[in-house]
Amino acid sequence: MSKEQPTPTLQDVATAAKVSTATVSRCLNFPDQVKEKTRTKVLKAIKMLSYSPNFGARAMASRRTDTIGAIIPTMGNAIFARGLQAFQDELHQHGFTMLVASTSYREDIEEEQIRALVGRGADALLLIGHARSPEVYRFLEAQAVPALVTWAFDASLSRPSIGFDNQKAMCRMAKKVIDLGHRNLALVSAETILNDRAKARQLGIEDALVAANLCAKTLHIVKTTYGIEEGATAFEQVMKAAPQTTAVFCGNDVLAVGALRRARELGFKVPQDVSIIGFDDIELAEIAYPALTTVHVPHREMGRRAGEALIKLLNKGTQIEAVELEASLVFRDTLAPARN
Amino acid sequence: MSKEQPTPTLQDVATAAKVSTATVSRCLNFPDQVKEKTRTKVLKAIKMLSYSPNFGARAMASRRTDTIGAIIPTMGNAIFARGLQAFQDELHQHGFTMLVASTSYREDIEEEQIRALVGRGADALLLIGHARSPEVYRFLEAQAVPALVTWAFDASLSRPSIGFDNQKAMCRMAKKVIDLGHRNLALVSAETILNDRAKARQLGIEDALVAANLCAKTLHIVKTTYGIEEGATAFEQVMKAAPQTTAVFCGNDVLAVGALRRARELGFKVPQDVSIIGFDDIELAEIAYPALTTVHVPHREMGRRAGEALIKLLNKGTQIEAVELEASLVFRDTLAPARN
DNA sequence: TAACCAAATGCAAGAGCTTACATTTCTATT
DNA sequence: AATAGAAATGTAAGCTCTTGCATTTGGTTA
Repeated sequence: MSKEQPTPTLQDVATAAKVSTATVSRCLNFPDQVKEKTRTKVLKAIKMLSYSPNFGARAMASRRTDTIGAIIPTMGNAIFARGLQAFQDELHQHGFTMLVASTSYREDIEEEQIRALVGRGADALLLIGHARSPEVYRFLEAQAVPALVTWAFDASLSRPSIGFDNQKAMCRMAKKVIDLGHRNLALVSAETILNDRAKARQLGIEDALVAANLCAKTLHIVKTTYGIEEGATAFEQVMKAAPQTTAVFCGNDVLAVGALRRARELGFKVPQDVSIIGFDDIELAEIAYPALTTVHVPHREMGRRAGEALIKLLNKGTQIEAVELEASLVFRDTLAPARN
Repeated sequence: MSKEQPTPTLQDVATAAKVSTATVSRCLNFPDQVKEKTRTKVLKAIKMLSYSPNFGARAMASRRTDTIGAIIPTMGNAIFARGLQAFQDELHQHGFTMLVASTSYREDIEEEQIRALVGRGADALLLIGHARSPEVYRFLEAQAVPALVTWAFDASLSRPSIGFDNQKAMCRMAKKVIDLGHRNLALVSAETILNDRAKARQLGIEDALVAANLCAKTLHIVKTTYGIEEGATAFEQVMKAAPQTTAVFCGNDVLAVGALRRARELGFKVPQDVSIIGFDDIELAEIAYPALTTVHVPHREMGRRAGEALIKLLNKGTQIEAVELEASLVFRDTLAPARN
């Protein structure tokens, strides 16, 4: 900010309107505590000066910001977009502001962003998944900033979360796939170290395998980073290393769409030669050709509920209660009975 | 923020480390002005208390935030995602933080968000398109917050922008389409009142029509909001109202993908019966089937350059110079010569 | 050892706002 | 017309940092 022409302050407005700063402040925050005539006067001064309150000063003085931070792994694709939009809508409706930051799936950046948002006065935080160092949770506690985990649900944790059980959902899907006669399964997954959702999805498939009296170790796993191209490459690797594979699970729809494309390029008929299964049910899934069979995540519901819970907590101190939502299976055109 | 357990402040750290607040502050901001021994002591106290600086206070005292705000119409789809990611990367590399807000394409919300970000101390703003009330620009001026417009380029405006010429790009595409024998053109567009990009794209087609000695009025226009479903519905409307149409332009890829789907559902063969043309070249375009012919927007380049320019302005006062980037045409599978 | 200078640290004045409490101005009642 | 009590407004302290200037520390040089 250049200093040549200092930005107007509350004081300037007060002077211009010939009232005290307190009155101006009240005009802004509790309009009905101020007489109509005074208010008009003040509002005019505000407009005239193009005054805008300094958020930092306000936050400092009032000790609250009505701001909630959301930290997501990426904005680069649509995976979190819909849920976030719902979250934002809910907040906006109640006069809260959302601040978003993304981490590129990196732990160090996530920590940095958490600090940044807390420092910026976020009254609460929305986090994706449970997996992060205890130190982070300790920090949040020391700062007295409540955090809500979404996109995952784990009843065994004391920390409340609003989401769905990734493992259970994927397990259900895998059972269907096995029922269709598939025995040689593969999984294209994100790195599972810091991504508990990815990990849970993998475990889900293994559960289904075990439940069907098959060996969990038969699941051929290829790890990669997120991206359409990455999905394509991973698919190729899978089919090279394990040509007998008849069903390829993907950790998310983005990977799945990439796999789908490469399958076509390599001359595989989907789903006749090989089935491909996604996860998330984002727009891409429907648009892909053939349309992707995937696990539908209740993005909107999740975002909305998370917003609701956080607002209640902030406004009335109501403790957040964990909510498990249902992820449903969406059968479209990329899953068919195993060949031969 | 609950008050039971006050969050640690600079003062607390100073006391714990037995130094003055000034020293702690310098430890954080100018580490090499402080003796190593002292620094270690202070850092230990910081860690012990889980201290995190209060951003608002810092901003107030130092009069800069190293924060740049970006205001985009929507996060709900991928149109702005890639450009924004590039912008963010550039900022991050230089120690700046990006704050995002979305407006749902609504003028009132945009104004609100601009105020919110300015109030939050954004040192500068990234805006999409030129079209907004003069009052907003006046406000920005009064607050001494520089703003950079992207996603559009208009040499006739004094305000610098880094983007491409929507009109010219669309015109080039339309010329190609006309060259292929299409005479009955339609456009599915967003509302053009507050969306100068949409408006420019429409004008581009009309320019091409005129250049080919056709009447600009023959362009059949349907306006709708953004969304896949909306695109589908609009396509249906077009074909009902103007069945002789052989090429449907869409204001963006999201609409185009919707149109594409509905075309298939209605039994139109694309591109044999009708050609469909998008704009943006987001992931969707490539994934769609048939793959979408569209205008490629240099998202990444645009985001990166915008970041670069703003940082230079903030750090060295270098005035932003307008940059016109090239949008290129991407011919994939939804455009063919006109039928008959 | 005295004297000097740079480096390290401390002191204290703001930065722009909210809010508890004090004061003034109305309104209604007698 | 006097006055209680409510409503409106004002006063000033305090929120957490940064930073110009003052002071202290410690190493070098004569």
